[in-house]
Amino acid sequence: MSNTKMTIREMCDAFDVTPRTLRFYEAKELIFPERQGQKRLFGKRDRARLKLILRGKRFGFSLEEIRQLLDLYHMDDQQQTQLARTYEIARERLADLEARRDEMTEAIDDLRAQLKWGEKMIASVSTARNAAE
Amino acid sequence: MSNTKMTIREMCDAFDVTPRTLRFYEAKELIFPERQGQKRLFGKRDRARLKLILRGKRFGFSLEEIRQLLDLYHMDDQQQTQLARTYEIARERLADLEARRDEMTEAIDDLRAQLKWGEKMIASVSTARNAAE
DNA sequence: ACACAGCTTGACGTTAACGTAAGTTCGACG
DNA sequence: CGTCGAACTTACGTTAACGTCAAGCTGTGT
Repeated sequence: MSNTKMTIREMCDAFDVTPRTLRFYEAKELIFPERQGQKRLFGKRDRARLKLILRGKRFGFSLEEIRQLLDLYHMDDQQQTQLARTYEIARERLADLEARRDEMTEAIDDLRAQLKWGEKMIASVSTARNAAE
Repeated sequence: MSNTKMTIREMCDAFDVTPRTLRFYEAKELIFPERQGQKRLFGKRDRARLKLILRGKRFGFSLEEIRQLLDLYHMDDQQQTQLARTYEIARERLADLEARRDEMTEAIDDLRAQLKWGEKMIASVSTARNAAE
């Protein structure tokens, strides 16, 4: 299914990014493709991480912030000593996200109100031709 | 009330930005402070716009995108000829915002699920000491 | 008159997130 | 064996969004 390793080009086509971007993310240790000789091979884990990276970018996070978040999603079993601490951080991040979403909802409501005003303007312009107060 | 014009420093203190940032935004035509002689004076409109700018930044919009959005909020009465077109654009932007918010909600749910998994791990680690499958 | 605090305008520096170009390497194919 | 295309490395270029520093104006207190 989605078990097959993908080449860099397949990745680019699938996620609509450039090779440069994938190599850059690897250099920044956001993804860890295997090597078959010279070439990179991207597995399931890398695809999952890339998906999260692109999502994070749409939310306005920096790559460094995204790297932190990725570490929360992909904890390897070594780090269980710091699990509690990690959990703390994750809770904070979650709070951040929720705050942002609420603020975004507010912005949406604002814009929506603005649009209603716009509707009235359009109506008044198309019927008569007076300025509103 | 909030009718008084503010100096650049008052603005900086109020919004936690640097003078450089405000001048930069003016240069990019995001805000339009008056001049009293040499100095800038920021009125109610500029404060409203700055608030939207900072909000937009938290959402991950570029300053150029934000400028477009600001034009939707602050339509001066000249542009009513293009009102319908503006309205179109605003609807698209609104759809963007809603899509982003929904995606963010999804991300929140994901992270929350991850945290529940984390809780279990903490519990199992604190009581016994076996690796989960 | 003088100092000085605060604002101004350049102008150059910096960081993040890639783009782009130049040259190398490697497996497949005629 | 030659070469062709795809992926690789190295390295310099670019854009956005400011930071920082120098040098000059301006009002205000002493």
